[in-house]
Amino acid sequence: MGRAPCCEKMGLKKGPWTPQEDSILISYIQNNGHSNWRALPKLAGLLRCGKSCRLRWTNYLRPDIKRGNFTKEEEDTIIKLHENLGNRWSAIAARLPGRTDNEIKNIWHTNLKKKLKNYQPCQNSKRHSKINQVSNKGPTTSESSNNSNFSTNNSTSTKQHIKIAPNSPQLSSSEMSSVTLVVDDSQMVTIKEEKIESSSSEYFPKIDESFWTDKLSTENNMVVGHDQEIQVREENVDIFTTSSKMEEDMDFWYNVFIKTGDLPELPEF
DNA sequence: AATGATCCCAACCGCAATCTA
DNA sequence: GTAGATTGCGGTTGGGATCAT
Repeated sequence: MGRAPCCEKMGLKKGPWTPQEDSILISYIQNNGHSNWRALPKLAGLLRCGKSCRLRWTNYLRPDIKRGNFTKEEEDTIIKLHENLGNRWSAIAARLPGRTDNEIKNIWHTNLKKKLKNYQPCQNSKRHSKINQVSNKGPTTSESSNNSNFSTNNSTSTKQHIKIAPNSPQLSSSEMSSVTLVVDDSQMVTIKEEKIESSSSEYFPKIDESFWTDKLSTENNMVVGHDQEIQVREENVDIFTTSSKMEEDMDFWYNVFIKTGDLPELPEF
């Protein structure tokens, strides 16, 4: 996969765009669209590389861009989304109509990061370490060993256990905690957080993609999201991860539980 | 008023994913 | 199936604006 040669080509202009260049780009795209960014500057008569044109258009000239300061609501949204998605600016921008990833990235680094230093609205801020498979070995900590409802026991309870393994902010970075969301018949949710010993890799062994292709064909799985599956067993529901999208959704659910106590509705397929 | 520090944001860089021939 | 072209994305930078001394 070779990299496209870009602005180093002789004669191509770099740096801030002039109003003239902007108007040339706008009128060209309005008349011809932007099916090929690389060819565009030549066709439009701009001494810019295609990449520069694309950036200028998507970050500044696009007609649907909302200009002006971010509202409090937008800032709160960014903070919440960043909590769930991390530095995935384009994903955050997709949820904020009229705002670009670049703009959000800038506002984050200049304003919001500082705000968050003074105020930590959610205790589980950076839990983006691996969310790993729930092992049927069960808990290894002294406390969690009391969690008799967990995993593959033979209880006839109808409680559902959704177990994930985020890093707890209360614990040092070298430690890991697991969170079990216990959902009973009446949709009542209980959250249990447990410290996991350093041998957590055993407790949450990693799985590869083949796990799912194997499992899906042989076991009773309920698809609940783009890349995620909840494996339904008789008494409980274990969540496994197969992709970063899964982590996002797990974070989302976790945060809804933490903040509202409500059981979020799972997406339908 | 001068100057250095800091803030802010548009633009660039480079990697990786995706597309296409 | 593969290599090259294109696009998308996140990190970083440059320089003007503003603030503090």
